[in-house]
Amino acid sequence: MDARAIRQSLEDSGLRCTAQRYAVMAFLVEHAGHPTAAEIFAAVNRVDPRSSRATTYNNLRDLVRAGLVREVAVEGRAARFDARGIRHHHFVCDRCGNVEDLEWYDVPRPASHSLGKRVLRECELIFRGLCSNCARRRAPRKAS
Amino acid sequence: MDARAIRQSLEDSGLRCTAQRYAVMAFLVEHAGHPTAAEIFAAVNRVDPRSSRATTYNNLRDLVRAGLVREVAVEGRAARFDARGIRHHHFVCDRCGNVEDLEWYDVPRPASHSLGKRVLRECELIFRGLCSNCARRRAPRKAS
DNA sequence: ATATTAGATTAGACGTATTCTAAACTCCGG
DNA sequence: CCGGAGTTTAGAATACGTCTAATCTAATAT
Repeated sequence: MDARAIRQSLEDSGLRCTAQRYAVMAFLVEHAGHPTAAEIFAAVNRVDPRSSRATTYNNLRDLVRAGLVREVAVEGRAARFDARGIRHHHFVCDRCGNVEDLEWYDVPRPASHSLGKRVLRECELIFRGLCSNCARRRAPRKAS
Repeated sequence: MDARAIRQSLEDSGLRCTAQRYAVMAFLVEHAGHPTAAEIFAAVNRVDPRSSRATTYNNLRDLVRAGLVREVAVEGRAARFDARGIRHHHFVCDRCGNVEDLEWYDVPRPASHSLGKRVLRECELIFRGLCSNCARRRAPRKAS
């Protein structure tokens, strides 16, 4: 996804392509490691020190609402974000909290009698366990 | 799950059966509506005003570690808890944040080449959309 | 029964992640 | 150029959860 495509996807979602919003989206497209809001803010702010924390949060919220970005809540830790590129599932490490991508495969939907009158938007499959780093030995509290 | 069974499951997990811990576990067994820690504390404290907030959090952490209770992280909201009774999946409402149970069915595991050296502990299937309450009309911010 | 002690509890301070506020700015159409 | 919707900003405020250090208690050993 190049600069033009990012700009286009923002406009398609009815969002103005401001410098700050573009920076957040571009960072997510380039960094698939599921950064936290704080990490995104730090990176964006390093390049353009005018940008603020609140704006980073605002833009992440807007991008998630627009469906361009996915938010992953992790128990007891800051949320992680990633640009919705290739479809994939998520693996969350019990120990260090890092989120990693796993190959995508189809998920069976629930039976409609089970769903009732609920309106289903998406099925999310999350795997939990130890990432390869933490599995090796009880190593880092926060992997690189 | 009756009083005796609760006491037993705590002891089996190497946890002392204190009044406060028992109360937390018993509340979760009786209230399958995925309460937040704050709701659990309020309920437990109403019955026995000696119990404290810190203890409720401590006990929830212990119960989750022991595998007796499941914690569900919800983006931007307080975590929800439920006693692991009958296996089930979870439906999270985009709008009010409530968590509901859906009938359980088998989830296909990822291919081992995709998993790599990670150690898989569990597969969690989460559905997202609107609960029947919120689907009806853009009604409550927080359902009963 | 009683003593022992690891484990549990407490109130309230603290910390971190996130949202709110209100003023200022920017972009664009009229 | 004017107006207004959408954005940005710094910092205050809030929500949620954790920590501390003193005190207490359940389960075991005596």
